Amino acid sequence: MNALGYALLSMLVRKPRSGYELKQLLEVFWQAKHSQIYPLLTKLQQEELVTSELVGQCGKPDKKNYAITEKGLSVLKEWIPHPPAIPVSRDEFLIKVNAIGLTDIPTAKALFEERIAFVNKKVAYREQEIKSMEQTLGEDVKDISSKSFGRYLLFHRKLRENREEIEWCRWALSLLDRSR
Amino acid sequence: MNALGYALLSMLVRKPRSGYELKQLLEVFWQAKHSQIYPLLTKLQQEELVTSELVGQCGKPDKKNYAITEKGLSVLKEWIPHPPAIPVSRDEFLIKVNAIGLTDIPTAKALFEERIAFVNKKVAYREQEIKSMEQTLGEDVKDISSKSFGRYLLFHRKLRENREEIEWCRWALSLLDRSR
DNA sequence: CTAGGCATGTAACTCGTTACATGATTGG
DNA sequence: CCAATCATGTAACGAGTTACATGCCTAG
Repeated sequence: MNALGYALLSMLVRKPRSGYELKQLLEVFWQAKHSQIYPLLTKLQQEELVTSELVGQCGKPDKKNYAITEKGLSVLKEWIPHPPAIPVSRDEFLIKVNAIGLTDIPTAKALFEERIAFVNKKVAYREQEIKSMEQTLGEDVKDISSKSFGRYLLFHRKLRENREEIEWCRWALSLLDRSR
Repeated sequence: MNALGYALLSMLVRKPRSGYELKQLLEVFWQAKHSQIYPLLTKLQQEELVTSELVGQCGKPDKKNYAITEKGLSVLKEWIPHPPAIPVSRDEFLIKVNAIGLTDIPTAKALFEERIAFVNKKVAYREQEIKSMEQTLGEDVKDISSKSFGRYLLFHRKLRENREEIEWCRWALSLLDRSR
């Protein structure tokens, strides 16, 4: 079992989902293409960690809904207390920042401004998700017994991270304004 | 050319480095094992983006110092203004957070506390790096014309990110304390 | 005396991305 | 009419990790 496998299982705890849905929902904490997700789900099914059910839809293509099994649940439960692997983040933008001295100030500023725009979109989406969780679940979402507690924590994590990045971009822009 | 290649080039702008050194210095914005770095440096040399020089040392093994060429510099310069790829971050800890509802409160708390300890080490290292840059370069480090400006921005970025994560962990812990 | 740092390299493998492949429906 | 969304899959490739391989020096 690899990390993506556990990520998929963790998404299925709350309720059954299709591969397509899983891809979207995963975005906040693990990025994967459908070409990686679909074969993995088949493999998880072979290992009896999930079951699948074909669901016909009207006006949309059929989909396969996956549900976590008892075995899947216990495998996931067992995995949680183990010390997690060191996180990796790979961000081309930061390579460009490292080499920022090679460009002129307008190019450098444009880089940061585009980044702010990019992260702002994420902020808006996170805020909306958090709001909708709070509206449907109320104060319960802040309790570990809530099925959405983990996801709620995650969205807060990412929202804070994104806001923090924007502040840093603005600080960098202010240094660029004072440069040379 | 892939992103790691640009990352290596960006590190060589300030001064020549060995593969071993590059691995350490890269840590702040791109993680790679030596088994990926050494062959890539050979490839970069074949493409004449870097040159290498064997340096004998006393009390230590010999090393290969790589320097960026004019061609390497122009390739890197040309790359900077292009829109960067979407950042990816993969963090097993966040998968565990997503599935946190499956564990008991003590296990959950231990997970966050270990994370705080892990990130605290990073914070200490970042702070020390920033301090040493400020001491050796003074206010100049805050100007784009400084050779360390990019790296200085980077360390601030990561320090802020790390501090932010610790705050979030504490908030999560406070919710766990109030739970059930 | 042994664990860890310095220093470089290759081979085998897994993980992740891009491209190929199909097809219906909806909104602009 | 064209682009996007929904929906699933495979094949080929590139990126990244683990393991294999070597060897000297230093500090506890």
